[in-house]
Amino acid sequence: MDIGCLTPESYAYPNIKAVYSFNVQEEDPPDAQLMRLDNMLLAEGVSGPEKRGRGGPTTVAATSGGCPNDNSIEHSDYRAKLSQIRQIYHSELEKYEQACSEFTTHVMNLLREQSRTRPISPKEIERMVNIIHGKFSTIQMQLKQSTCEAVMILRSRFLDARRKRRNFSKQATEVLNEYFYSHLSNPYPSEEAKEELAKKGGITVSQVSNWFGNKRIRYKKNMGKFQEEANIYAAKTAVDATNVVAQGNQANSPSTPNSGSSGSFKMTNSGDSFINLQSLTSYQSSPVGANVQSQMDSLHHVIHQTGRYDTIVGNPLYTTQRIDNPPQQNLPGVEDGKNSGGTQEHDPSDEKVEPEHFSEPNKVISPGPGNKANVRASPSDRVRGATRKRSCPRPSPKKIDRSPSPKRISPWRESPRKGLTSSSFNLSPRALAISPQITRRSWCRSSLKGTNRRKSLPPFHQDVTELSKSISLDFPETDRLSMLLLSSFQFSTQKLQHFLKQTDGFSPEAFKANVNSVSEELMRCTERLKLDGTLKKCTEELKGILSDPALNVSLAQMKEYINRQLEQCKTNEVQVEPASYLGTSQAKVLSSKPNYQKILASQGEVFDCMELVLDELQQAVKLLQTFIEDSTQYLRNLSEQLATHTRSSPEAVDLTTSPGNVVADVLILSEKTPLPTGYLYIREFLEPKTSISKKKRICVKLVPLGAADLVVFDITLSGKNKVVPCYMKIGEISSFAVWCKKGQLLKPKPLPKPRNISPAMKGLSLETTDLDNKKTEFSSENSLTRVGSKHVSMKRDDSIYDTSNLYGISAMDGVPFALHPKFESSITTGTNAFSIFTNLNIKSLADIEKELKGLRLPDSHPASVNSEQHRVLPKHGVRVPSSR
DNA sequence: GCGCATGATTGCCC
DNA sequence: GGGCAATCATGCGC
Repeated sequence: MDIGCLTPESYAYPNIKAVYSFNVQEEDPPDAQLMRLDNMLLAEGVSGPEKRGRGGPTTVAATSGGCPNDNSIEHSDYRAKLSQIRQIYHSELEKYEQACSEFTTHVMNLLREQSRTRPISPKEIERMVNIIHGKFSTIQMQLKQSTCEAVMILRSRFLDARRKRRNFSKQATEVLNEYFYSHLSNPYPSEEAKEELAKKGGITVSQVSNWFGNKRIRYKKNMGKFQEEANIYAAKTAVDATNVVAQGNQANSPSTPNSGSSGSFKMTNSGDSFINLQSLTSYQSSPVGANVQSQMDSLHHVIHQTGRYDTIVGNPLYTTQRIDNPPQQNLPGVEDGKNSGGTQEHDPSDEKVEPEHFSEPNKVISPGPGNKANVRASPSDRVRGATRKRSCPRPSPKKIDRSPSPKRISPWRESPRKGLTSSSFNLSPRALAISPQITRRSWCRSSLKGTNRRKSLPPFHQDVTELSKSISLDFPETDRLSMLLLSSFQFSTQKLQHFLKQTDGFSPEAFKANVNSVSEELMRCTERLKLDGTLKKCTEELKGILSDPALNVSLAQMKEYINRQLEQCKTNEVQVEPASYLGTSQAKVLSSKPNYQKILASQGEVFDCMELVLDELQQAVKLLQTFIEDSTQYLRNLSEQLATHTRSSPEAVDLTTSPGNVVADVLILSEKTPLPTGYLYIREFLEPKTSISKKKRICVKLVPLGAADLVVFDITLSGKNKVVPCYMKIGEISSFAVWCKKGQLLKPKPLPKPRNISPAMKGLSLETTDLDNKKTEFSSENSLTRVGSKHVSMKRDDSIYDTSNLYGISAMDGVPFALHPKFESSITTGTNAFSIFTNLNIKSLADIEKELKGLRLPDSHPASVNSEQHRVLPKHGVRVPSSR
């Protein structure tokens, strides 16, 4: 957007600045503020040449400001409104200029007049003119500011609809992806890098930030999806970097700004290089560092993509959890011989061995027993990596010591600038344990969590081991540091060469020359760092960490652990691996694992016993299942027995054929117990193979329904030791307990005899019944009041609102009422039901009309009963107002 | 129209 | 204030 051409401040605080500028404008004209407003008006197309949408001159101009992807508003309304604003702005501006000119002329004339009476110096005139112009420029700025605000409002209305977006251009995506994949270990561009990317991609810095935020998350969530893309960019970056190195070498000027895509970024944050150039402050912006950084990142990725470093989590062979050690003694990395850091600061989420630990090609692999020097590194060595971390803080100092969030442990969260720690410097086991690279790999592995993929053994990196071995511990630490820088660089170049060999057009000679050149430059740089004390400072800072009591405790624990392991190895006479094999991380992993074969051999008898126990348990389970099935069957039979009882013995009762009887009691009797009086056995339905004892039987006492107070509502079975709530135990049969639930029988209350309601009363009822519905057409002869069929029940009916039938409307329509009891009683007596209405003559409207006709016509006839439109009328009739 | 990709926004954490 | 994670909403290919 064109907005990006202005600083956010100019948008956020225009008024404040305007007020400020107004107060101080005479002393310090707010040129900056004015410039911002001018820029904005220009960018918005209000001032300068009119904007003509995408590709227009103004848009192009805006592109250089980092906001070409403005997605120019092509809305016609917007353009129209903007045009209006533009016209008003120019009109007002013209007025102001004219007024300024006139006022200046006027003042000049006044001064000229005054010059006749007093001396006026040219300086005074100039000062007056300046004051006038200043005042008018303030007004002008206010106009510009108002215009800007109007444009902003307009934009917000038309453009800033949330989430309105367009996809970035291919170029922008390319640039961003190149940076991302070339900084995969630390995809956190600095502000400068963001600006550079924004400029290259033709997007805003905030868009770059958004893009990286999204990319990091999405890459992390679904690495598999990005593998191919990552490979492409990694290879591209590596090739570009090589070309850049070659060009730089040809020009014999390492400081020549790079051209090309990824290699052209100034790696001010080139922290994720294997070679920790970040701490080499004088080298930060060096293209050499950028190139190395780029190559290393590419290498990182390519090697990582080989699949050899996939997680081995899930494979017990590689777990750090030793079965014979408590967790607190499980020092990550000790067993694999590399990550032997014993601090307590490692991320809990990384409790398991990070298989990618092995994947660090640049990592100084702590050898096994064959190289105790590194395993038992000096305390200063151990903390060196940690100090390196301190010496290479992230740009945001407040984040340096950020402890990992227990909620969100991001692979990069800890790493953005900590990733600057060179793996080659990681002499410290502690540094290895909390290496950002490791953290990143831990993050990478997160995408594989939950899978049971078998992972390959980590690769050997004997070369880098040799490199690190070649550096004697007897050297001063500063020397070792510089040597490690060089050695790691050499190792990296070897790896890079190996990778580049697979690419087309690769020249080993040119590459070697480039490497030599860069190597020499690196040597000079390290010498400088050594001389100016930077390296010494690093080691001194390390010593300060030694005072950390927690670290000392951890180191002591680690030492103790290692010693114990070594002693254990000796006592157990573990077969020593060939020396050539021992020097590898793989050998270390294997040698650090328990001897499972031996464990199995010694525990053979126990395992045999366990097998027997398991067999027994299986048998028991089978028996239990059989028992459950039998029990279920028994219950089913009992239920059927109660339901469909057929007499099998003279005293057996058929409950179903005892209508009107209820079970008053249930007993369980043994065969020897005589059946109590009034009790009957219930029939059993035993399967032929049923093994349930017949020594006990259930008998019930049946009583007539009316004679029973306490009856059995339910009967149920349970285990002998179980208690069934709300039930009474009546005995046990076999392994069951029989429970019954008794309760008071609620005798039905005598219902009041339904009153005989006459149809007429039914018709007056407010309730609707089926009867009512059926009697919608009861005849007028049965009608007590000759109520019309449509209003027979006096129920509120929708028909009363039927204006098409005005005859159906009366004052009482829809008004519910009930007949007074005295009438009801009279009615219900039935003897003289109609007597109280004898003085009423109910006439229909038709009758009335006929009567009226009869008044006019001689052939009038008596009122007849008409089922249509009846009305309750007095004896002499009441004329119902009719609309007719 | 649907599903996926992707840029932008928001709330939270540190 | 940067980053993360979730989410929204649009773009785009099928």
